[in-house]
Amino acid sequence: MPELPEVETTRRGVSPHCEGQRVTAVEVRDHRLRWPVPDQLPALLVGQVFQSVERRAKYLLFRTSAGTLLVHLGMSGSLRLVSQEEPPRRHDHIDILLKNGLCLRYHDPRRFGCCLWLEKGELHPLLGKLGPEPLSAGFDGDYLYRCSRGRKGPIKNFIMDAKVVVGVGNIYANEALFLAGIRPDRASGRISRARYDDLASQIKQVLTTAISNGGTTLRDFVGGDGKPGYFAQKLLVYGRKGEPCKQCGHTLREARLGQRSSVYCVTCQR
DNA sequence: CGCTGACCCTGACGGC
DNA sequence: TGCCGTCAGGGTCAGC
Repeated sequence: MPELPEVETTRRGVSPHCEGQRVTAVEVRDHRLRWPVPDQLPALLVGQVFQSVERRAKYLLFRTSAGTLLVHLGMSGSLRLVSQEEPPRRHDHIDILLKNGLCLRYHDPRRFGCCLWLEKGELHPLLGKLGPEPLSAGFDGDYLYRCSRGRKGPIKNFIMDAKVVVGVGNIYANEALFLAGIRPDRASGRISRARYDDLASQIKQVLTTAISNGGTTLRDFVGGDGKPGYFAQKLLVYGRKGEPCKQCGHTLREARLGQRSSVYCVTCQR
């Protein structure tokens, strides 16, 4: 489910209801996530006040004066606010009850996500080796160009590598490469500076658009179904294998790169 | 260090 | 209707 736009949408949705709120209770129904949910989590969290909800890459960071709750939604996770009376459904693994009567509920069928605690001042190894945020000023064509010199792997794997840049998932990697006219299997080390300028701005563009579309669901986030609005967005290549390219009409092809499906147009992407 | 492939887990979907 | 293989938007890790 979540690419960077949905994680950001989630952050914007839950943050106004969490900030300034004291945690009154924590219930962990299933601790078997990507890494086990710490047994001490309830004891550590109860009584703390969420000062802010931040995002780094696809991690959500709930700051308190004692430390930080670090949440990742994995592939199938979601976080939403429900009434404390609402009974949990299957795969609702964690409840964090707040003073305002709401419950922050973590749901994750595949359990690829995680929910961890960081002591104040502790830098988690997961956050240590991350590349720049794609929407930051430090991320641009020049950066990608310099990073890629000497590398032989496909450009698509390169831009999905969190050590290079965070938050570019499979959907938007496909879309950005189409918009920049670059074949996903081209060696990243052999792409020109000018094309990287275009690619960097297309990545920013596609993520920005998706975030603003995801924002349409914010209104009914509380008690809503949490379904991302950007699903409705017209994707140009992702999920369109065998269909005509919207730019030239050529049939879109699929290739597998790094275990993930890549859809592209042989005419528009070189 | 860079790159590849296996793996973590459940659910949805298409073919037979 | 039901069974089975395949695939899914995340990321880590071992091995070469």
